[in-house]
Amino acid sequence: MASDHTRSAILTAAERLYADRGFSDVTLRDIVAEAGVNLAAVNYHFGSKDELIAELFVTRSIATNRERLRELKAAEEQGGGRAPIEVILHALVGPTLRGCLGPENQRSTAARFMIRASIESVPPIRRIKNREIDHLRKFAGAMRRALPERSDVDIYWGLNFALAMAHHTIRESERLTKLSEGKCDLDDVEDVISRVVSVATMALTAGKAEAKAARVAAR
Amino acid sequence: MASDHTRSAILTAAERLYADRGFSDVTLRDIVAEAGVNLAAVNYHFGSKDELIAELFVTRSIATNRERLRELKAAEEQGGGRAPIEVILHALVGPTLRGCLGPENQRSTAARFMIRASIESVPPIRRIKNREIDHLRKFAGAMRRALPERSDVDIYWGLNFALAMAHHTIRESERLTKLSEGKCDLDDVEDVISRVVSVATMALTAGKAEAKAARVAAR
DNA sequence: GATAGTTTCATACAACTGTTTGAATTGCAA
DNA sequence: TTGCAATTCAAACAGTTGTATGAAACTATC
Repeated sequence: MASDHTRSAILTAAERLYADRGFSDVTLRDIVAEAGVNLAAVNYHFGSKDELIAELFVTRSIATNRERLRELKAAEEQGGGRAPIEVILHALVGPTLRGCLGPENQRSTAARFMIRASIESVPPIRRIKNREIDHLRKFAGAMRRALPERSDVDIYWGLNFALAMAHHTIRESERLTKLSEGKCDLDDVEDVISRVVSVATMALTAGKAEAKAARVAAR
Repeated sequence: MASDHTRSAILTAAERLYADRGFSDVTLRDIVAEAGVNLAAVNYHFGSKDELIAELFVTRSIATNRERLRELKAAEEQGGGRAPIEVILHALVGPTLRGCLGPENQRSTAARFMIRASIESVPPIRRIKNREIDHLRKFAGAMRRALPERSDVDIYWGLNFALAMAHHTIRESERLTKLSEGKCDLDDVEDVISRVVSVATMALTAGKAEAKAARVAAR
């Protein structure tokens, strides 16, 4: 396998360019120019452009998922197989938000890349995201154990809304800053996380009757 | 302006193809073939491909926004200038969700197009969405009037989370169906709307102290 | 029915895309 | 050093894309 030099130079350059300019207007020629390697090297080392993008995204999302499961497992072990719902939700959205938000000037290439991936959603990335379901099922399971009196439907909706708030906040962070004229501080990641967690927790723990009543009233 | 025949044939064909196959793999040649018109007609009538896409999206989002404001205005007039927060949120997310969800087999081309636009987010559409801020400010204003004791920051976060839940549910409706093994019924649009509204309402009305405490505890 | 303005058409353009090829070079093992 | 595989390279390939052109067809007005 020799030195890996070319391979990793491509990965680094590609991640940086995609992060800065988005997937749609970065070509292989841009990437190899930035990496200082030959055009054919991409197909030689990765097979195709899509496989290069997939490798970039898989690497980063494996890291996030591992961190999620680490937090979840730690919490469940400490609670004897059952963790509080807030902690489960924290494990679900914390790593994602920490990986993408934070002070802009010190945001890593990886973070900016993941934001792009979240916004643009090109085919190879979409394919990978579709395989994420098994991973989410683990969280659904933990949530069910934490709230055994809750129906499956409510659990899934709670999970869906927690992810919704996290991902949308990442995708639209610029717009939220502009809309709120800077009043919403997206650099304070821990505050964002706790906001998402607390709303998702309320969604999942609000008395069944009263939640149902609120829904009916809203109709 | 003659008969408009060609122009509207292009619009119809384009919306249908984009809805079915997404923006990234539909070309102008596909569109003109479907419309039964000449290739040059697109540039003649719309100027460019991007302007065609923009016109499609603007038409649909104007309709949604008008519906939103209609509901909002009706509610505020009935309440003497101040509407209940649930009703405001209902006006905010109702039209969007109604426009995109519902029984798949009877989903309109327009609905499928808007789902695509929500998933793929191509440049001309992104540009238009960025101009939506003024529209959202009207809702922020109404929410502030409904909850005068609430801080601006909390209002904006609530608005952000409401949109998050609505848009994410649209974007990821397939995944939610698969994850929940069909238990979450996305065809019952009014139920989805009331779920989103009730969670967003809780997020905005939970006692300040207790919400803050929950956030701190979650850290 | 001639004329002016609009619309349609076939066709070409020019540029860019990811991928392939086959030869040159390199690095390592025998 | 020789031989062999892995890697790099310049170049070309094959296809697609959105757009422009200029002539032809149409339409309505006088």
